[in-house]
Amino acid sequence: MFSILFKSIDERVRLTDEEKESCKQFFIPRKLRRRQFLLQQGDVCRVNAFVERGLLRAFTVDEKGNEHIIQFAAEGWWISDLYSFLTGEISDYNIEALEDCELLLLSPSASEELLTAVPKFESYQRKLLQGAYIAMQRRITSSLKQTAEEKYLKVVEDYPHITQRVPQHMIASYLGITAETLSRIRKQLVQPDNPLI
Amino acid sequence: MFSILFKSIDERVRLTDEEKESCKQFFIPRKLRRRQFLLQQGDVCRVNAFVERGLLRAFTVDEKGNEHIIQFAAEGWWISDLYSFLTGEISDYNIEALEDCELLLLSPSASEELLTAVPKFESYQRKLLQGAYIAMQRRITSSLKQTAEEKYLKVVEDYPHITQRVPQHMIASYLGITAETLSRIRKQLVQPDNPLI
DNA sequence: CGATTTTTTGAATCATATCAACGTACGTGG
DNA sequence: CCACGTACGTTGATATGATTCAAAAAATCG
Repeated sequence: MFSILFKSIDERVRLTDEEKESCKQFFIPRKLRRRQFLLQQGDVCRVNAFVERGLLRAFTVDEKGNEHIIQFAAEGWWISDLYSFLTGEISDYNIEALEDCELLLLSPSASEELLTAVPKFESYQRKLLQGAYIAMQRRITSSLKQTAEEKYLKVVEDYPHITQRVPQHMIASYLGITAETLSRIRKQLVQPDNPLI
Repeated sequence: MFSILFKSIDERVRLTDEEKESCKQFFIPRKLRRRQFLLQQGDVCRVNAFVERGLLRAFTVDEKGNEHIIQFAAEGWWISDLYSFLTGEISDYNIEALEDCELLLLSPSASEELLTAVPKFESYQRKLLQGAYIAMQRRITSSLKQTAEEKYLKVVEDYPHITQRVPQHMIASYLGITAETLSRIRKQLVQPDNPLI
């Protein structure tokens, strides 16, 4: 159950076996079936989730009823609404399982206690956040300077393990374009003899 | 010279006066005149900069020669290309002073040594990154679900101290729209009797 | 297999970009 | 302190890329 988490940790900090053992008690294992929600818009986000198995999406619904996908999270990723999790304010986001999932959950209090019990976990978190921050910055850069077609090709190249597991209209939502537009972009790409897509 | 930095630290962690003193030696003070560059696209980002005074922008230039502003940084903010800073890869970003600046610079090695000398600095960094990550997430959400007009109103509301100090076309660039479009949006907003703008 | 979800296609519409011109403000050197 | 050059903002006309809405085709699920 903890194998992917320990792999994620090992890639960033050195924990002794005892430290790893004492980590375990702070996490609550949780299974989620496809289409179940971990968080609903309007609720407070009470968990920070690590994905051991499966795939989830975080999205928000605007006044017109359109969904906008903020993040996907597959094995080895964390997902939550960090703002709501840290402040206790209600969340604007939904988190839904796109596949059956096995998660490791951290409550706000467990999160704090874990940092006290295993100080090196702070370093792990800092490095995680650095990576996440860099990824976000790139996404913003991409949204500012790239065309829809370039953004699509980039996301397929950068996250093949996600794009292959997710319906096309969700990739469109992630890119900030409509499903119809993405369909037409792909048509263009396939026509000029492009077996890669 | 360190007053804004210590204020930033105090808001997030408790450092003793000795710890604060030992922090100082790792930073290199640096003044930058308006229009000077801290980083140029194609170079490696060798510093992480804290702004004691002044205002900077991070931007990237696309093939067509258009500038896209990724970030502004005023007093109390950090600015760098974290990816290039951490990996030593060349950067896609420029960092330019929009006003005369006083900065406190951290090199990659000083950054590591500081974490060893003052372990609580890791907690400060983690909390900084949490805040930055949340801000980025909101910007992405806003770019996905809001109209250009809504994005403009939000940035004016959220960052009045930035938007008041920066030419309008740079706000447009930050929002991912053209200067002409922003000009027309503002015209619309002012017409219907809106003294706020 | 039927039901549901997903993708594709077409036509009309809309928001924003582009290009070009002009007006304004700004600050810098003579 | 004025004049000039540069940067900034506005406006109009036109072009373009993406959206919307509707419907049909294709794929997937239970």
